[in-house]
Amino acid sequence: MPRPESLDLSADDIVSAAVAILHESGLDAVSMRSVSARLGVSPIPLYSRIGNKEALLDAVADRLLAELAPTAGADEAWTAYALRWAHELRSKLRTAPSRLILEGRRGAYVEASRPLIDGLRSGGLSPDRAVQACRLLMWAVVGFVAVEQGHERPATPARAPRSTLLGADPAGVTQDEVDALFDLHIRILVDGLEAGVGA
Amino acid sequence: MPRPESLDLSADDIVSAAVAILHESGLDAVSMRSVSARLGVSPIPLYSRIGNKEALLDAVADRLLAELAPTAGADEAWTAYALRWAHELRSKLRTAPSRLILEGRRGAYVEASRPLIDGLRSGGLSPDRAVQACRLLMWAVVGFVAVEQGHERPATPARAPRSTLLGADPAGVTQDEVDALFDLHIRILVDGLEAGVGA
DNA sequence: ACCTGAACACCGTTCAAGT
DNA sequence: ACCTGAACACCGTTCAAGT
Repeated sequence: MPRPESLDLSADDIVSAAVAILHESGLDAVSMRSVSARLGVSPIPLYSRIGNKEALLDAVADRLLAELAPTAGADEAWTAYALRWAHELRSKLRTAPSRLILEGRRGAYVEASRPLIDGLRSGGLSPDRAVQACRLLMWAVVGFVAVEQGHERPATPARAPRSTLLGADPAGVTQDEVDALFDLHIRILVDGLEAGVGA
Repeated sequence: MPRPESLDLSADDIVSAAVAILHESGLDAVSMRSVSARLGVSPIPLYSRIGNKEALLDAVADRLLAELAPTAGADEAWTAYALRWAHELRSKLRTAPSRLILEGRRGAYVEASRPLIDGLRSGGLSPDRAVQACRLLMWAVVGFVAVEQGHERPATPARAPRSTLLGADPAGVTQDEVDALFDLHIRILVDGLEAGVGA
């Protein structure tokens, strides 16, 4: 039987294959060739359906960062909701490599901002103040996760001459300390916003 | 005349060539081949003197991130010094690409932490509290700069189907707003630390 | 011992050719 | 129209060969 005249291959299928390779072998293993090979086609269909590698990674990031943020409870104080929003956002972001969460993820972040801005306004903050508070928390969470993920890489294994800087850096930081640091960071920001700093 | 039996080429020369290419053409243009070509040698000497590409980028980052932080003035309040430390750290970090500031830069950051920890202890904070405050500020500044730099990339120029998410994301954020956001972020953190949140 | 040319196994991307 | 094989111009890394 002759094969169909056009491939039954959607952009979503391509993104799914890329995500599968990402989870199995890491971001460095995601290439136009590896994704097309997993789909059993040549690289050309990826270029016609997705564009190029940058667009593929954008689409992968959008997939991973869908439904980032929780919505506010009916009778939840805005401060409690802001804390919950930040912690949930962090745990979702941690599932994606830091290179994907940093570069041009505006669409996903605008979407994640909306429920927080709504919650802050319902809590009594002015529109301008709600946008300011949301930006502050968003940048804090995304930045924290980026540092946290860059931190996970152990010291260089190559035979480079590293300056050891005397007894400093005693094995870095434990996961518990990182969690406590995040909690403290967000709590100070929410407390400060509640106290009206910068208003 | 016969050429010398061994190249007069130090690891520092290699890092300098890589930094020059980085500044002229960006991080993507820094390759083992481009650096060796600029030096007029084959790639082999880079491997024998530096190790591999990861070690080269580590060395480039260490060069760019030297002397990150200012020291405290004699009669400077610890809160004023902390604000100054954060702003100066940010402006130094912004000279390096975000991929270089995030991955495994512990040596440079430990060094930048030392004057702040000293300043905080001189200001009356306990040793544990000074370390906690320093970590908090360091993670906040590095994370902020990472987000700030990822933010600079405009939307994907490829012909990908982007979901535009109705009127959201009105041209992003201006540089003045980013500067104000950083200042607010750090001020809230220092205020919170002064008030004893989490102590 | 330490270099170079050449090679290996990859990339992203595009072209001419097929159906 | 839309695919494939092959190619182009790159990578990081290593090998055999030269001096």
